[in-house]
Amino acid sequence: MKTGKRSAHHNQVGDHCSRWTVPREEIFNLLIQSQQHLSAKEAYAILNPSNPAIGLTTIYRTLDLLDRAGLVRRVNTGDGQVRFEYRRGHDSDHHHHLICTGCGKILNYRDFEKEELDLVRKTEDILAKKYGFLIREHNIEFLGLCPDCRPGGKNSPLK
Amino acid sequence: MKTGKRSAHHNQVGDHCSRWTVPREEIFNLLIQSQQHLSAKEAYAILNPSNPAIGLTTIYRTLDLLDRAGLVRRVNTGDGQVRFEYRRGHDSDHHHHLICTGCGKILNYRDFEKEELDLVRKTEDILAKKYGFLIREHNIEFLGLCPDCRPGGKNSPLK
DNA sequence: ATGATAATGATAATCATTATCATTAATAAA
DNA sequence: TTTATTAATGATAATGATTATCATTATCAT
Repeated sequence: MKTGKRSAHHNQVGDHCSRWTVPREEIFNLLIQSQQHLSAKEAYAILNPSNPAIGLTTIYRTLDLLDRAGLVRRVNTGDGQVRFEYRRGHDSDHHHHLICTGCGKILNYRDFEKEELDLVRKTEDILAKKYGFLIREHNIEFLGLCPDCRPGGKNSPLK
Repeated sequence: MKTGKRSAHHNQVGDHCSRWTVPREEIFNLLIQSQQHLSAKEAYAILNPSNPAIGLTTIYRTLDLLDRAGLVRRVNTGDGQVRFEYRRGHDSDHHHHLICTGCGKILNYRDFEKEELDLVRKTEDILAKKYGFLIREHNIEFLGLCPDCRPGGKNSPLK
């Protein structure tokens, strides 16, 4: 069986584990390729047909590993499952979420106004000074109804 | 046993239930008084000594009821328990969270700059137009290390 | 008071996530 | 390359939070 060592990533993950294995490679690749936020169960369902040897437990463990290594971001959608998304690490990948409370759909958006970025930075500064917090990250999410679920939409009870 | 009817709230909750009961009153009061974000378990632990007749199930149900009625806000701290906080409904109560990834402490902050409020509104507008979303709410959270957990702090491994 | 029914609480059931542990695979040493 | 060491895996059981069930109790309109 091929080793699948990936030195570029091995360096980043090195502090948290010592062996970059085939299951880890597969799981990580899936996250990189996926356009959606995947839960452990979902990742399992996708991988299982092609990689029936990879167990659900390993997926949980690997997602946690990747999160600790900072390669993946944990997203809390509030529906009882934790989801993960690949974190590209470039600012260009930074985005916020638009969550439909009707159907649970999640949209990423990254069309920030320049002011939005300034504001976040400024707010972080203020909070750091006022509360002594060392701010590492922020999440902004807007909740509402998507076109299908809003009144008049095809999923809406109010047509 | 006293009924504990509370007409002011009854009106708000009326769409979601028909009887304002003693357990609901107690649970709601606890949320109003508490300065912290409470999980069902925590609420149970606090209420139990004085109200041993109130079961955990009822607490789950009531918190959900209050949430659906908009009287309480669900907060996802990502530690596996859903927490709730009383939602005062005035704009003055609107706040964001400052979460310490070291010890899990949550700080509310509401010292917004006026620009921050303007910007959020503007962003909502833009997103509504661009994606057809009807935006009802937003959550902004900053994650980082509190004074105790940051390097040099008394909880930090780096002293 | 009484009848209709919503709310309750004890219990069991779910569902996501974690711990355990014997087995397997990956790396280092010979 | 074989082998020894040990990290990683996967099946399974365990946990912990939340939800469903259902017989009993409390509430409200009459």
